[in-house]
Amino acid sequence: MKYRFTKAERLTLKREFERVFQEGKVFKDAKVVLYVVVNSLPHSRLGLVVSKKVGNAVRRNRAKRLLREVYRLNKHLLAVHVDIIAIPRQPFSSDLKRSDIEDGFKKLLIKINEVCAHEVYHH
RNA sequence: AGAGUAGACAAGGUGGUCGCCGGCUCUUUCCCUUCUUCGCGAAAGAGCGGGAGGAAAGUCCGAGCUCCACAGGACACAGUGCUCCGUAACGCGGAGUCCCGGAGACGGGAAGGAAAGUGCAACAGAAAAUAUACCGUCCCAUCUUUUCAUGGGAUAAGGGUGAAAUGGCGGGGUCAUUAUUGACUUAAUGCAAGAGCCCACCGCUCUGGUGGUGACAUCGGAGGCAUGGCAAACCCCACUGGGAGAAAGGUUAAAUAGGGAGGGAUGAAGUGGUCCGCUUCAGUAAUACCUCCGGGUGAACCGUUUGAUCUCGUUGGCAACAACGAGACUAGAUAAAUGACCAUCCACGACAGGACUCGGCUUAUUGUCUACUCAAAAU
RNA sequence: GCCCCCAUCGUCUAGCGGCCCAGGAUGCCAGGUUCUCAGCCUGGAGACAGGGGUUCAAAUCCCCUUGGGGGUA
Repeated sequence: MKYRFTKAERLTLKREFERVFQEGKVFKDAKVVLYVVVNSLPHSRLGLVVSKKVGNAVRRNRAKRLLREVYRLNKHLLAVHVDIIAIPRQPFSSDLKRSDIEDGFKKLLIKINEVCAHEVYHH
């Protein structure tokens, strides 16, 4: 089932987060910032960082759930296996719906394909 | 109807598709084992049933639990402060007392002590706690007389302020002048309308009775006002409080190479206000030992969800609550789970997300219902 | 999660419960000086985070919120 999102597909350890921040490339649009680095696993992984400036606990949970859902439904677009950290930008209203961020997220994934495929070829 | 007061309850529902977390059962694969089974563990799949709150919040109190003595003594420090109950405990709750606010339903109160001591009170005012000085007024003396000045004495009706001026309020009554009388009597008139004097009442102090477990209430008697205010100023009295907090603490794994500083016959740590005491470790003179700094590892599991638990009933109690009986198991994550999309109904969905667990308080906030109150204004 | 601290003009700060409708510096505005600017001189505006309570009187004392900041294996 390609729409699943299990524990193995998440970034958990502190050192994994640090590796992505130090070595990753930055992709961003108006709603979200992505740090991306190629990994050597048979799948991609997602980590989430939500600042307290986004809002209270309910708003932060809402942001994480939306980003997780968008990733789950669109990760099949990725042609390479990468580690991604997604950070919602500050004006992240709790009234946002999935469709408001999904289009931009898809475009970012396609851009990742272009850049990272080039990188893999060079290696 | 409107305005208001108190209390209770609920916290979107239903269906579909995709997904998340953990529990139980089953299947497959791997690991373990000489092999099979059993057992332990890991991954994947299927089925069944479960999955945030009334405040989960603020972290303001009180406890459980864990480690350090089963938390001990003294001082210090901090907190609480009407009464009686309730409770594991509380600064919480219930029922009352008194005071304050409101028209009322009702609401609020850190509500002990100022006759142990210290301190404070700006401005104004003669004076702010000491009771008289000061100013004013009157009399006398000194100066040739008056004014002025100085000294002495008297003052029974003066001193505008201020948050507060020696308890409050009312009545009597005096004081001056004139007349009268044996007289300190009597009368009239006057205004600054009279006190620190007398009387009555209230308050206060002391005291006795009655009611109440008690705070207190109430009915008397005596005194003749002594004891002004502020203790959310220091303080006194009574009571309470040892410290640290789940990043507590425990087990396993990994890493234990070398560097710097200090220490003494008793030392160091626990102990984080100080001292004593207690416990643990090391221990008789040095390439050792102990402590600190710095460096390394910082992963997994337990703690972690059955508890002062919840629901119903009976009994006791005004109530908070307690006792007994029956039944139920009701989140357990660890970068952190409840979501997304579609349809539909309605009141069109506010505040808001567990992180060891409870009992409260406070704050944010939507709607419904019940009971009660109503002065003024409006219909 | 837990434990602490702070809040005064735009900014940095003073401030014994009463001399405080809060002082100073810097910045801002206006005027003067200068041919002009800078500098200098004079004047002005501008704040006790919010809400309750204690007190005759609160920036100050007490309580509750709000908003910042820091520490913690």
